[in-house]
Amino acid sequence: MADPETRLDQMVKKLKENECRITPQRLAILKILAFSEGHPSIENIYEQVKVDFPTTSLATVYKTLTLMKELKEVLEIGFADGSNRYDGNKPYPHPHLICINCRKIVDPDLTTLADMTQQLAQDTGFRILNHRLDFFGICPDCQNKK
Amino acid sequence: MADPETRLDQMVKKLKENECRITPQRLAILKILAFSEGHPSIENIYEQVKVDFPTTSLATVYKTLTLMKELKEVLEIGFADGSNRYDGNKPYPHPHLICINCRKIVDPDLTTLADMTQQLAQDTGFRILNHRLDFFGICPDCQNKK
DNA sequence: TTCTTATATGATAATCATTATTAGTAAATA
DNA sequence: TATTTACTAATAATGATTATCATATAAGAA
Repeated sequence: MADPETRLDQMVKKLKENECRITPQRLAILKILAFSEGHPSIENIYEQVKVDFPTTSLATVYKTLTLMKELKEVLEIGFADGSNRYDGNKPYPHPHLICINCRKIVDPDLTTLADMTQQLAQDTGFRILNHRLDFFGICPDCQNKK
Repeated sequence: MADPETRLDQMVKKLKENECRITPQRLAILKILAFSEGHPSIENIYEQVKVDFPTTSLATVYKTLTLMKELKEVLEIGFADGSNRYDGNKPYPHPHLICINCRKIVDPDLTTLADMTQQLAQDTGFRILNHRLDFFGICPDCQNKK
């Protein structure tokens, strides 16, 4: 994982390049994204922003995340049940390992995935632009708790 | 792909085993699922049912699909934007190849996925129960249309 | 520093897919 | 064919996300 400060600078730079203003609320949200180890939800980010900016609206959080998503600086991990999560540290497609018990999300190493994608493109003629790979299971911590 | 008639029988049998009634609406929905080549949406299924049963309610379609999902006879491919699709032919996790232009969904062969899953379980200690693998791109048809 | 103005915010209303409710209907069994 | 009770149809409710718009403010210019 990149250094959070560096990551924050990258995101701020991207905003400036696109002539977007650096507001206190935006900066606070970017900080949360850059410094978060996990994969926070909208609600989670909202709660954290409100510590420093209690009047922040939920709509602002949605709008900022949508903006960063468009600028390819945040990866949205959307689930069908609406429990979306966000990753501001690795804003490119990568596999996830998700514990269905404690909701923890881990980023595993899967070097063979690139080979698999290339093979698939060759076999099917598709031009592959993106992917989404999630494994669901029980993490070691939760297995031990039983 | 299995023979649609056989697949239909399997699903009807599963309903009977679980003491669920075989109503005309349910049978119609099961037929659509068994005979569909693609991966129909809720709306798509709803439109098809209404050809034979014009008074069918959308809620009935939702309830039948939820039921079949619980009985593990239908796979729900849910997307964050709400554009869910259903697969009654291969109701177990498998990779998808999705055209972002025409929305076509293809089931590719990826034999290495099983190896990958096992490797991952070994490396991380997770007990992996399920997975979801989607590749997004442009299908050969859409590439040629340009 | 102050001014200017387009952009961002906050509060709330609107949207829309899905779920819950409920009175009435009909499948299954004897 | 009668009885039981799960199922259906119609509609209301829900809840996450998006749109609206008056107000506030970031950032460049004077």
